[in-house]
Amino acid sequence: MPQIIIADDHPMVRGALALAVESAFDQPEILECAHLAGVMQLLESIGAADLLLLDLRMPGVDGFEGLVRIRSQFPATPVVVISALEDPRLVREALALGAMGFIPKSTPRAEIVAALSLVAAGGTYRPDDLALAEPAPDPKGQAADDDFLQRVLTLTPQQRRVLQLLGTGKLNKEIAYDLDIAETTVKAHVSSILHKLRVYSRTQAVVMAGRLHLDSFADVAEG
Amino acid sequence: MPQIIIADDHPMVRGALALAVESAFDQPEILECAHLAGVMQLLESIGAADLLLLDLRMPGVDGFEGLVRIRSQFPATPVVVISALEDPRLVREALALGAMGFIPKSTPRAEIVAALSLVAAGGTYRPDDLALAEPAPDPKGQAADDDFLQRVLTLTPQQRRVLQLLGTGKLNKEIAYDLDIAETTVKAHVSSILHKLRVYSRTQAVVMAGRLHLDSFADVAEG
DNA sequence: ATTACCCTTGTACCAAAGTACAATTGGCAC
DNA sequence: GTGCCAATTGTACTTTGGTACAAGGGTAAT
Repeated sequence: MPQIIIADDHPMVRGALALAVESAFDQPEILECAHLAGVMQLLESIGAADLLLLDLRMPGVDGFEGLVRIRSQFPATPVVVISALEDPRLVREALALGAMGFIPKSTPRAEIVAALSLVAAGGTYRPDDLALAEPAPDPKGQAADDDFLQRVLTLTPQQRRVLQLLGTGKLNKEIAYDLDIAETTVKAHVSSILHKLRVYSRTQAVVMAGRLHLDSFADVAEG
Repeated sequence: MPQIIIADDHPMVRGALALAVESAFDQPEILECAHLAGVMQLLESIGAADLLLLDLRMPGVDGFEGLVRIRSQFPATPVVVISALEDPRLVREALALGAMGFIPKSTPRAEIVAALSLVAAGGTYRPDDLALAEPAPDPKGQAADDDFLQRVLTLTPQQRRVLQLLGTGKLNKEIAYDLDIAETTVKAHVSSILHKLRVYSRTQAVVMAGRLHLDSFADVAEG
């Protein structure tokens, strides 16, 4: 009996996802959470779930921090990110951070079911139209950013988690605590990250990386 | 005789707004601008206006940069943002950045008049349907942004320049060279900045400031 | 002229960041 | 198996970053 965790602060969304889960799995045990703390608690008690549907925006979490922490502490649990947004950069970012799938809330239920089955089978899912539309867009001054993105993609998963936490302004000591590793190790990762990204300080790394997914909080296009 | 500035690059919009202003105020002196530079010039010459209606999109400004610059240099002038869009996130962002109101261009004239009166009386206006939907999504994240902006506004001109360079990831040594001051002085400024912004590392300052989209607001200071 | 604030700089000290080198573990592939 | 690589940790070191304290010069307002 597969254990599936649905984490979203909106009850209606949880209900919709629960329906999809019941269609995709055979007699699933569905556990619901409205906030990150509950998810962590659940995972600690049951060790690992067979699937976790995680909303990006929840009380206590803004953005990818929750994903990073869960992937760090419970790497055995596959995570599918649920989000109201579907910016291609968000999708890439989520998958780069270890998510096994990215499902926009606007996705038709049938496709959600298919996506969950795919992930349960070990695959990774992303919206169809984004898979192809990915290399196309971005007209002008994105060349430098593109290079930078290529470098970010050379980072190992753990290094990406460290970079993510760097992006919140945390000290090495805090990162070590969050990822449950020694500060020495964090330093080793940071050093490696700086080399790979070709910058010479954590602040520069944060600035550069920030430009890549700046729009995750507010798309401020034309007014 | 209240001085009201209407800043919008579209003459027709300025005309419509002018009508609303004349209904909302008693014998207003209406000053019109089509671009940000004109607004800054006007404000410098008259010190502070009684109200500024500011379009988000104007020549030389894309997004909130104009709002931030004006709020930074002329905090005494209440600003109401005019926009063709009415994305709730845009509204929250604008108010978080110190706008006293947000009026979509689709708003009926009668309501525009009421909104302007409300702001003139010291209130803040936002579209009705958003007023109720607002407390739900991000109650504390926005408050934090608002507080942070207030703190940024307490920085001295030179400190803002330093913060600006911090935001590019430069070392103290590089900032010192750019501003032609001693590295010691840069350290003093950074220390003061960190205290005023209530963060404990340059990286955190950069992250926080970056969230406000304040990428360049220091270059006009002391102009 | 006294106050207040900004900008500047110095010294000294402590904490954090980053580098270099070496070593161990575990997984995965050939 | 052997080899490669991610991840971990340690020691030791240098460089930045940041604080605390003190102080001189400039400007503007009271």
